[in-house]
Amino acid sequence: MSSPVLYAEVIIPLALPKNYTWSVPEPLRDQIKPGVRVEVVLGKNKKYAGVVKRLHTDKPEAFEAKELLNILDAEPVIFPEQLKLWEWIARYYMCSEGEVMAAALPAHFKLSSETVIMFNEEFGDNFSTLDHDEYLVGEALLLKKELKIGEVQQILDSNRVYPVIKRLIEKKVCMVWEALKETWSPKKEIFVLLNHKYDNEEELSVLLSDDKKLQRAEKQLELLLSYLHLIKTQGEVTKPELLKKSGASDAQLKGLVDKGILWLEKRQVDRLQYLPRNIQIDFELTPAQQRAFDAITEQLVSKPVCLLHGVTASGKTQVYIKIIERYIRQGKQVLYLLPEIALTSQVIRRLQKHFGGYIGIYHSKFNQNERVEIWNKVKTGELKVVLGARSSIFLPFTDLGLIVVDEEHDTSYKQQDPAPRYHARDGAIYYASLFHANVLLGSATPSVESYFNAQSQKYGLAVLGERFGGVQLPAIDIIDTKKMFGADKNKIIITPPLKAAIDQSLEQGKQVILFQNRRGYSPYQVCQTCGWIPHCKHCDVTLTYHKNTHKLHCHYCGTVYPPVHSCQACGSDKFAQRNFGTERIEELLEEMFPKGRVARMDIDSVRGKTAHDNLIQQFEQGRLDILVGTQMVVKGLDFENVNLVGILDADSLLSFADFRVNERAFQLMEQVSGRAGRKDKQGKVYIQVSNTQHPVLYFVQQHDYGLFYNQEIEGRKVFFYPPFARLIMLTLKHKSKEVVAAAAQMMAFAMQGEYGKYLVGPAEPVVNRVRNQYLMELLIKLPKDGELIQRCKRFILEQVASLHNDSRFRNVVVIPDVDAM
DNA sequence: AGCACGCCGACT
DNA sequence: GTCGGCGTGCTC
Repeated sequence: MSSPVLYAEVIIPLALPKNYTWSVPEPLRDQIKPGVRVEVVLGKNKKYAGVVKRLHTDKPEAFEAKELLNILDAEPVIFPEQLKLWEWIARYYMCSEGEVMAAALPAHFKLSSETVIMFNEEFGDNFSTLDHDEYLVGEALLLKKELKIGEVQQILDSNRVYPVIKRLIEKKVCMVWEALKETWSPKKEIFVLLNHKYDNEEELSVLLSDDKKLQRAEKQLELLLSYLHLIKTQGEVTKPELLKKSGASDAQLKGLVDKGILWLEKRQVDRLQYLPRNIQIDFELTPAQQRAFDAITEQLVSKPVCLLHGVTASGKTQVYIKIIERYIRQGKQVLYLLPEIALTSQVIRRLQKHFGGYIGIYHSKFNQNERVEIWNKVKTGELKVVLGARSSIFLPFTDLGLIVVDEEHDTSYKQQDPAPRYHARDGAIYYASLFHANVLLGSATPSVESYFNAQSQKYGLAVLGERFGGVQLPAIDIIDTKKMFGADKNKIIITPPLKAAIDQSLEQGKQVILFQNRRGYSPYQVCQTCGWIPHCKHCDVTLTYHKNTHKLHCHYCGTVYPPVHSCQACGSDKFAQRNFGTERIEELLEEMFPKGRVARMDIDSVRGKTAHDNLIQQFEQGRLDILVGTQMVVKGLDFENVNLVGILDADSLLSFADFRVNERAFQLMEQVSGRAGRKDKQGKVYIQVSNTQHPVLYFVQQHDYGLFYNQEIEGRKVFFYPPFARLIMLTLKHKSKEVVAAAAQMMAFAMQGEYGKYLVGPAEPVVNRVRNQYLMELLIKLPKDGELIQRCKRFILEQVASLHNDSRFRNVVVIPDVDAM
């Protein structure tokens, strides 16, 4: 009697609507467990490495399960908590577990399949029917039995090998095979060791003075002496290091190895340099910080999540460090989340100073090898603290005690473009709950949602209302740009009061930060005769002129166009430049302040891997006087010498048509202001704006978050927005405007009935065409009823499926975005 | 996401 | 006449 067939539900890193099932071959049964990777064939001969989610013996009815090929790991690479997190994200954010897997795993765990061609032995060695190229490949196959595509390219000295391979297959000389390749291998280094014989002082001195071995080999003796020196000073010596420091050649080293004096040994090493493992906390909290610390500690006893509301420059990081210390001393692991852009060497150095080798860094600028190493060290528990961006919630923690979400309000915690469109803060709260771990959210300008949760006692709340060193929050002056009307244009960009303040700061040797939420030179050029504005061919947006490239750029799809000299509508050659971006301001500043050293910080100026960090360092070291930038200058930077901040065009922040405008504008202005005046003196902020009566300006001027929140929460309640409602935004995409509009209508129609009252739209978004695809949006505002929300999500997925059953709408892409921001 | 199958234009 | 363009349907 044979035991029932075992089946494995496997997650494949693809956007499949559900997981697929393979049967487990008899011999592999006792080795397979949930969380290991397996090799499976999907389709004709495409292979994937998938992760086993579940094992069961229920024979699938609807299809014939294939056998899986292999088990790739002896032990699970994914823990049950991670599988639960993936499942939660997939369900909550309406995507597949495969999409979550693709985002969660470092690329090296996602094996790729590699095409190999194999010789068909039955063909024999009669190659008379083959042409020249076929013959060359046939000969190589006869010898090696199998070839990779790359090898075939070498043999033929050509990239166009597929036709040849195709003919060889037709002639039955070979067949194609897909093999999986593991792309990660631990880095190995060659270490140089001294023969143990010479550990003995006596033997060694004989060797050095009168052994025949080294007579007439002066260079080798020199090399040996430098080796002995190095080993004494640093304990271990690698081959490249030795050769570099001694200036010796490979041959000289080989000489010593051949004589049995030195040995070479290949060893696996860690790619990252680790600091000594110790915790060093050498500061005391201020009384205000200590009160916040105590409040957090107390709150976290009864509540899993606590919000720390600490004004800018109040020293929140110090509080985090003390809290983190507590958890590590209990042997727990801690995850410290930061927005990607704020993860600068400034922050990293600070944390490393206190936690040394216990800390690991995880973010997108790290290469895949480094990520695998961090992954493995988190898994073994060797790393106690991980400082990471959004995706580090996917790391395999074993004993997680705390997650800190710094700058909790930051919208970059929500992944935008490819699915999973998850919010790392909310994912972190769920992940932590699986470990009964705590979450500490921190911000100077908390998101309305989190503050609401704190107010309604769902989260604990701790307040740090005092700036470090008792420095006052900056004084804010609002400059009415309407009054500058008629003055020359440059005076509207930098108004006279702001110019005077900059001059004064420069004279005092202080630094200045200017914020402008637009990059490029001038957002658009307008024909002065007819009002025509150049647009992108693929998107419904105006083009931005960039002076350094001397081109027009589309900020949506990245297409670059030559500048226009004549109007395509009326032929006029007179263009006016409207508005201004960071690039233009940088130029203007250089003119206005010839003595000031100016730099610009936006995605155009800091494209490279280290450019952003370098710029921050230069500014930090006082080698720059004025920094002008977009959002980037806002995020978590501490510059002690800045005493003036200018917000050049606050209207652009206050005029978005979106329920979060006020929240974003308040956060941005308050955060930018926070860059002014640290250390010992109060700073100054100038806000240039024409809509001077906007209430948000008043809240910022008073630095009163509470006032802002009270007004904002009323509006949210009245208009039924988060935190009172849950939003699901459906975006439909198609290359035809008519088709996408009809599809949106059909979706909206289907939503009538139970969900009709929650539906807004369908509507064209402000930018209704991107990359040649027309867009339509449906917004669903659901009450906070878990069951209703689940039901509605399922309903939406069903409706998308039935939309795709209609041949007209087969190519309409529907993107659900849950908790859209 | 691939990739194979299938139906209409420019070429050895 | 063929090679090849990319539309669309399926993968346990």
